[in-house]
Amino acid sequence: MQIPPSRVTINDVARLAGVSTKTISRIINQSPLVGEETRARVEAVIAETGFVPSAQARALALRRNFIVALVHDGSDRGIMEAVEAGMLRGMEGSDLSLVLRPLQGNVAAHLRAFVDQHRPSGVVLLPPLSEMDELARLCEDMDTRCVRLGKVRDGHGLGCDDRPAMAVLIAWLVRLGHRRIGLVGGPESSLTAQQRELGYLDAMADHDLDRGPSLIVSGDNSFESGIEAGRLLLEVSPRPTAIVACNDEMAAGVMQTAGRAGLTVPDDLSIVGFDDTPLAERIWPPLTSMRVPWAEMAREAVSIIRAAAEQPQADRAFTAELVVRNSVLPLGDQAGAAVPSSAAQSG
Amino acid sequence: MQIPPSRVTINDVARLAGVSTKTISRIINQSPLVGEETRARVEAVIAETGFVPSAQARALALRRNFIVALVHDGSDRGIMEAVEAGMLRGMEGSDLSLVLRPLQGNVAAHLRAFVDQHRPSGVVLLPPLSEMDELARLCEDMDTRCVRLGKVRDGHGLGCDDRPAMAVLIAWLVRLGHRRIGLVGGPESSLTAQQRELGYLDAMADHDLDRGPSLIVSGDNSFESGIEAGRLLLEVSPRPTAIVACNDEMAAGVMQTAGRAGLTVPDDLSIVGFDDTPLAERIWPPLTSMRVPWAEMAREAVSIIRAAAEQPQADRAFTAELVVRNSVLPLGDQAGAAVPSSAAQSG
DNA sequence: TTGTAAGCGTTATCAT
DNA sequence: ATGATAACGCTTACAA
Repeated sequence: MQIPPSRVTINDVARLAGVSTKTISRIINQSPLVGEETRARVEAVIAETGFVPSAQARALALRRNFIVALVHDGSDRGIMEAVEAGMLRGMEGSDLSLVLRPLQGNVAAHLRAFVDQHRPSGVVLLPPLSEMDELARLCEDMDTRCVRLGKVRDGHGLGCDDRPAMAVLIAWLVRLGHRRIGLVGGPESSLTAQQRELGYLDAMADHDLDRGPSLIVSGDNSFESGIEAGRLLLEVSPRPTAIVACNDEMAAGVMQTAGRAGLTVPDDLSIVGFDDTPLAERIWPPLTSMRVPWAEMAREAVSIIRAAAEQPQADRAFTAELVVRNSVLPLGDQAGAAVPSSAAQSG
Repeated sequence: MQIPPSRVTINDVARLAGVSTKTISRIINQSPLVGEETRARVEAVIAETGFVPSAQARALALRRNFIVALVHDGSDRGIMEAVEAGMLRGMEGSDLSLVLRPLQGNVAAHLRAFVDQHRPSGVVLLPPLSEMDELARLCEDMDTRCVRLGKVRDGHGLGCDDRPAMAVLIAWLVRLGHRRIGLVGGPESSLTAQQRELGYLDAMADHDLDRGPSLIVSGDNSFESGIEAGRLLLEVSPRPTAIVACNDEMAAGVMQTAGRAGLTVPDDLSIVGFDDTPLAERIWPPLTSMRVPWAEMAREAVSIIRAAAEQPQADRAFTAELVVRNSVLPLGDQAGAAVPSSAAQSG
């Protein structure tokens, strides 16, 4: 275990600039209580020496690390890319770093150990972990800021309008002439998935359509479960003309099943996803999907963590938005519905 | 900027166990120089108190943080998932954490600042950054272990047999009866991409086939560039019967273009990808692709970083492997080629 | 506006 | 096998 050589420290800079270390510290921390001249002189020295404050030393003194942890259980790979990107964007201009923390097994114990050891500046919880009040409480106890992504019971957390969004999506399909619409739900334990399923039920009821249990199959957000769900749904008689999945991965799975069964999408079967992950536009035909602004939500999560102010984490509402691509065929029952399946938006 | 309360420290444990702090330190660090009894007593106290050593304090004392940084430029999202997973697996059982570090602009300066500030235990460079000798040298200068993923000039780094692998892939297509084979190359500056292109040229030359410049289009590893490359390649006359892309994203782009042009894959056009990322099996038809063991390579990278031994980073060779799915049609020119396009392996 | 001194929680050195 | 003590590089009282 070699000990590497040390580099320019705050003391070197102080000596070279002829001031005290505290003054350097003030400058590092952007304190306004420093004279113009002094500041200029010090900054010159910093530039010359290439001094970079040690994150470890600061962390020790401040009792918190300059990291934000993205905590998830790996069950929904699709949204990770957007969340990572959003968090990274939110950390620009700060000295924060993004730590990836997948958790399995005894989730609470692992999270506690992690926070205990690393004292992150903040923790961002992804569904379904974000739905576990225990984890949020745990962070609070260790006074570590914690932001939960996705719908959460008591209004904490950054979520979007999953339920009405799904209802809007279904209503849109109905306007296009679809009557038999199948649903591939997420894990039954997931609140987000429940909301989306409720939205489906709302809209189907509104339009007085069959929403019997045979039209609803639950998956676990994985591609594989989408394949299986698709298989079940295609056996239903009469066959659904459209299948909506609670995330894009599962929608892709359904598409896979349709393909294997010799069905053409959207001619023989319309398929819609949810979240609008990168996968949606990469598959063929491009998948129509309900866009959930995961990146924006993640960005906001980091902002909350950065904000020193102890504002009680406003329940800011994000809005999902339909992205029409080529996986839905208008059946033309009601000509009013103008959006043609060819209204793809990719270049 | 509140200072959180402190928790159980090494001193508390020392006092409670009636030994010195150094002894606790020895136990934390698995030093063998501790008596049986003492160790037992101390471990009991640790368990009771729930003591967790502070990562910050250790980092300060050891002058290196318990983090490994995954450094990339975001240009090849496809392989990130596998690399992240592999690194995470490699870190299991250690107290290392994974930090995501996308770099843009003045890459060298940013990397230097990052390493200076965080003193990571190691850095893993992804292509094309891994091809920049400057970055590796930079890490060395700051004695930070650095592992480069992908083919690298002087034999450093963990790469796989891109060139022969691509040659094998092309030979396989030829055996299936394909004669006009287009290539979507990666960025021209990328060594990995160059290797793959050379493999293509090798095989085409071997079989005495047309490998004129019109059959080779360079992309930048993005889906969009695949779309564009596909457009160019489909205009070539006579049209290629097969198109090989240097990664799956671009292959998906080609598929997109084929779809828009009304071509059916694989009936009208065979398409093959490279890397075998999750995308490959999620699109329709499932994409035949050359599997590059990114996860295994990433896992090995972390092992190297963990290994205290200063072994000169063996140039361990990884092997790519053809994964046959449904995106290639045998033309039957030479009946000997037995692998039918229906030899998909997904369940 | 600036400086002094005492930590923060761990590890290495050198004793014993 | 174990312990006292001085780092490690920075921050916050509290002065001046």
